Amino acid sequence: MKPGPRRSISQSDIVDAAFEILEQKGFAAVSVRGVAAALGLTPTAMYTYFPNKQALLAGMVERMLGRLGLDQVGMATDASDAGSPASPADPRPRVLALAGALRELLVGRPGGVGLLLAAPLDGPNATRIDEQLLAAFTDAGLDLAAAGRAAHAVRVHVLGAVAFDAAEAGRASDAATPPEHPPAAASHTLWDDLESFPLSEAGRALADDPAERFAWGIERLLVGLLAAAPAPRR
Amino acid sequence: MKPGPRRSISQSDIVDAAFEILEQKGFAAVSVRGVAAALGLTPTAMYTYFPNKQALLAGMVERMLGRLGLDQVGMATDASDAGSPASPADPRPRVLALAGALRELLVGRPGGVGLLLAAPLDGPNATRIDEQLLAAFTDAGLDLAAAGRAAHAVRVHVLGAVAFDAAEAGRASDAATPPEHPPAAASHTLWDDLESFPLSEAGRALADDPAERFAWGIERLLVGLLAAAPAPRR
DNA sequence: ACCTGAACACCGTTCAAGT
DNA sequence: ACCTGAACACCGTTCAAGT
Repeated sequence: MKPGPRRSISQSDIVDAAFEILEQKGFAAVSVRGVAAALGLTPTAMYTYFPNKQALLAGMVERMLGRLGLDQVGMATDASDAGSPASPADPRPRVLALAGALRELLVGRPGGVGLLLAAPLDGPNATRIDEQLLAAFTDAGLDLAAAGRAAHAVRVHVLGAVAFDAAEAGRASDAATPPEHPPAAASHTLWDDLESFPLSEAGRALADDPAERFAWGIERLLVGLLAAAPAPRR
Repeated sequence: MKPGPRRSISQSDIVDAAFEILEQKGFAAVSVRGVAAALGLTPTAMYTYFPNKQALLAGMVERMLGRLGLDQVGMATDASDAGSPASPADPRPRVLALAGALRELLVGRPGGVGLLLAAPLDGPNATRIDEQLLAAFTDAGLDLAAAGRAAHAVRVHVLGAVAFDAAEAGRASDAATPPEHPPAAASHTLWDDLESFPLSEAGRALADDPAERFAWGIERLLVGLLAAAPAPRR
């Protein structure tokens, strides 16, 4: 009952097992060998299903992005179809909902950000999200070129914000570790006479929570993106 | 002439060697063992200088960020000191210069982005860049809380944009590889009847170059960040 | 203090072979 | 077609020992 030409599992089962490892041990622990072991397979059997680790990660990203947009954001798209037909629609609620949902998705799972950064974002689900962003901006009256740039700006902002939050969270969990060695790079900077950063230091006290500053930033970005564009300028 | 209590090299030498590997073979090739070998040391000797690989990477990030701000952007800071003393200054040129320089820094070196994402951004050089961003926004009339949020939005945007560009560049260089296996994730989506994305497809034709869309996005973001704030609102 | 050598517990991937 | 077993060329990190 060991070998034999039986397709004992599916690609989907492999992605399942990989997500279990991701959520329990983090992104760094997702390995071809580990996933194979979790399924009772040899590492080499994995290469029947995926050409390499990158493809596995791409499959995970697609699955993850598939969790988005079918519930919350899909309704927003319907509403715009049934709503005002000719007049330019305000894209802000749709974009805010989409960006917020994407952030939740990535911040919720432990290794979510690492996953997104590790694989290219060109699968069908990634493209679908793109399409929704583009639709929101073209519905608002932007031409396709401007909508493309605006959508990219939103993508970039969400990805960057989530990456930053994840880095900060990781730093906080490492905080118990004593330094023991000096900061390791103090020598090659103008760092002699206790250079101080008063604004940064004062600002640290009133840092607001990640979700709040994310919403604030996206809203500000949208203001900028829509400031010059809704009125056709040529 | 092999062992012996002689500090044959310095932390700085190690970071030098690591950068050489980074620039020639990319971020994935930067390993403790590889750097040690390049210096003629055993891997274990590295742990005399750095407690772990993370610390090495943090040292590299600090060195990298040290290349910034001392030339181009430092002048901008001086100009604001000597310029208009009481009236709120337009932060846009300063922020644009800083963001652009940071982007160049990260896009220029092959593994630059990977490096930035791998290590926490809390070293002195990272803090110095923060301080410059904060100063630009407080000089423009924002209170410290708003300036902090604005600076974070800029940070986030730059990081996200560069990460995206790097991912796209990596994808382009892999383009020669034939697929051979199916996209690996097609099964678990609503992907049956040739779902099409007309906007995304049409938009791909008129995508502009990364540096241009980056400048556009940052400028739009700044418009949004400054829209509600310069006039003291309470 | 600075370094070596051996070792531990891992990686991704390839290849020849079995059913 | 699907899988195993052995192997290649790597990882980060620890430990005991040398000078």
